[in-house]
Amino acid sequence: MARIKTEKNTSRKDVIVSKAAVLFREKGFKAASMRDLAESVGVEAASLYNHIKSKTELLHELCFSVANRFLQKLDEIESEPISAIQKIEKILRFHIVEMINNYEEVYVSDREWKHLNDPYLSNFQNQRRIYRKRLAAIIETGIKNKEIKPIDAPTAVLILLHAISGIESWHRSKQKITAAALEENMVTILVGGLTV
Amino acid sequence: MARIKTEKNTSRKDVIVSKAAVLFREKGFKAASMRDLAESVGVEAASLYNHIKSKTELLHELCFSVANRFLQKLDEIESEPISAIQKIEKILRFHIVEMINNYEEVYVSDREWKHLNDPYLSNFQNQRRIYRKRLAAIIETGIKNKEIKPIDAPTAVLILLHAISGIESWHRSKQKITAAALEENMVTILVGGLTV
DNA sequence: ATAAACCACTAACATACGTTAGTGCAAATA
DNA sequence: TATTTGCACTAACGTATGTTAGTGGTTTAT
Repeated sequence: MARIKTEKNTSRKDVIVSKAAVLFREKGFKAASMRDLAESVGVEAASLYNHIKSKTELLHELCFSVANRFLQKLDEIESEPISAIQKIEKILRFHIVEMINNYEEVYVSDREWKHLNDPYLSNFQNQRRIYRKRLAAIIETGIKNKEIKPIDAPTAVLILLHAISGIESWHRSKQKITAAALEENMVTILVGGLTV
Repeated sequence: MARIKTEKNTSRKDVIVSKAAVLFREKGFKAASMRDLAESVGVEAASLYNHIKSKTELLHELCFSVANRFLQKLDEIESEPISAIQKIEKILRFHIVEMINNYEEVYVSDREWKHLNDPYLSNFQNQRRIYRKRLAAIIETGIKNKEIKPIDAPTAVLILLHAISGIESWHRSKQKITAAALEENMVTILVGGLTV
């Protein structure tokens, strides 16, 4: 009857959520079973329910913790006294670094949120829509100030955000360039593409 | 006992595959059930098996028809006597137009190929890897010829390809710009980001 | 040391799934 | 018209799924 091993300051639930992230990324939310998860945690499937309410709760946990991190950072950057293009670059770098360091969670939040249930689903979609509008607003400002090319701001936002999720391929790649080089390359191309 | 309605030059299997694309995009491959599909086709689940071998066959069909279209186009463009950056732009435009017009299939091929089974899975992954290498090679050429910024070519490729899949958001968007405008915006940003 | 809280276990449940077998009508072919 | 083929149906299968109930040991708090 071996217990789930925890490290300092992490609950058993945290361990489960974190293993779930790996599994959900590998197989997708629907294809990852609670028995898979149990095995990866080192416990019987039923035992998981001493720590969590349901499979979907794991998805909530992942999606919203990621979303909140991004929202918080956006709040912070929005209020800084720097140019629009600098704000975009900062946000971009934050996304890139998050995607590199917290790969599993960020990826799952990005690709598997469809399987949330209401009211979480609508909630998440709203947050997402608003987040993108705020990014678009920054770009609009940059366009007005002639820092950024006169492009369709929402389109620019979706290019930025989706380009970042390409880091997934980098993670899987055999011959990786360094994380730092990846970041610089992405910024070069994307900020370069926006700048006037 | 109403039969599946077909249009000219389309088999009943084609109808099923096409409805499957819609469903697989909406819910994901695993979450879309054969009973869902049957309902959307207007028939009982078991009846589908008069036309197809298995659920995964539907995924093969979708993934490889899309992959083959892209491969064929790449063959064509590679052998044209134009500059590297022009080749990249042509390929980019082809991807964008495909994503706009054949949304369901292209999206499914892009996001759900994980659920293929071997040998199809390895096959698909190989094709994909090779395709990306060929794109990277074009970019390398462009860098040598000083048409393209000195960036990491594989990184550029993943940005391009993933940015395109952002068109998904455009499809769902309420207030869409036109398809043509979308294409121009994307080309402006992405080709602009690469060009020296 | 004793009580309380924690937690992993076994067993089982209801449901949903992909798929097969077998039947009979309707359409295509001769 | 007669015959073959195509195709949708009902019924059912085995399996995998998320989850609950109930038990008993182990750790934690008093």
